[in-house]
Amino acid sequence: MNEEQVIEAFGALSNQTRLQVLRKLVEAGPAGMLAGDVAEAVGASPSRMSFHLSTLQAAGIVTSERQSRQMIYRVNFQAIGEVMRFLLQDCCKGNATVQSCCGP
Amino acid sequence: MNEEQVIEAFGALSNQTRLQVLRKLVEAGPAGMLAGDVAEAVGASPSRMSFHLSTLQAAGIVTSERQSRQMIYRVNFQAIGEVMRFLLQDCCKGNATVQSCCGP
DNA sequence: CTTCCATTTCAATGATTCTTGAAATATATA
DNA sequence: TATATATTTCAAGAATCATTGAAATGGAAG
Repeated sequence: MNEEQVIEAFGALSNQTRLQVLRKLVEAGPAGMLAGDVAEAVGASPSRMSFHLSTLQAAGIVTSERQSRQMIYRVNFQAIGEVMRFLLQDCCKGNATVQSCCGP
Repeated sequence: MNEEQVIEAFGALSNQTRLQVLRKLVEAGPAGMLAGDVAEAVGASPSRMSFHLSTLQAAGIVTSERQSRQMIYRVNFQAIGEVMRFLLQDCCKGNATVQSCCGP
């Protein structure tokens, strides 16, 4: 993951609605959630949810799959891990204080 | 660190100039850097640098201290760690794939 | 083929953010 | 006090992002 992608990911994460979406998708686990269900869970209109889900997907933070006429969205933990790795390693040179946040 | 602060931090990190600044301050270490030196290192005008440094400071990612008529900026690794902890624990419920990014 | 349903796209609007250069502030020195 | 230096603040404009509701798309079922 390069700097440009990481910047896009940070931008995607810097929004309350999208952070709510992320949490819902984390709760949902590997099964994912239908776009409409995410919208309902978060209290957003379909078009607004589509906008935010697209933003998250463009940043790689979620993936989508069509299931008949609905869309399943899932969190991409791998991508989130890569964003964190970039921040810790590339930006902070593996700083111990930063690293300890995920530590034992 | 609460959600609002984390969102502000993600916003602060989602900018190329500010990511450059962060890297320079990480390199500089505990001594920090003068605002003017950061501006020069990054190739930004004084007012533009002031804007970006203020944004980083408001988000808690850097600290500032006046030294006579200049300002010393330093990276706040603690805050960056808290942002990462929030993303890993609060958003991702400690997901192992995410956690492994900072792992051994 | 028509209709229905879920989602996305589009256009318009408002809100934020970024950049620029000039002016203001704070501090040091002559 | 006057002057120079470092930084911030301010105002204006450009660019990007967010919200809304209407229209379009993709797919399923009658």
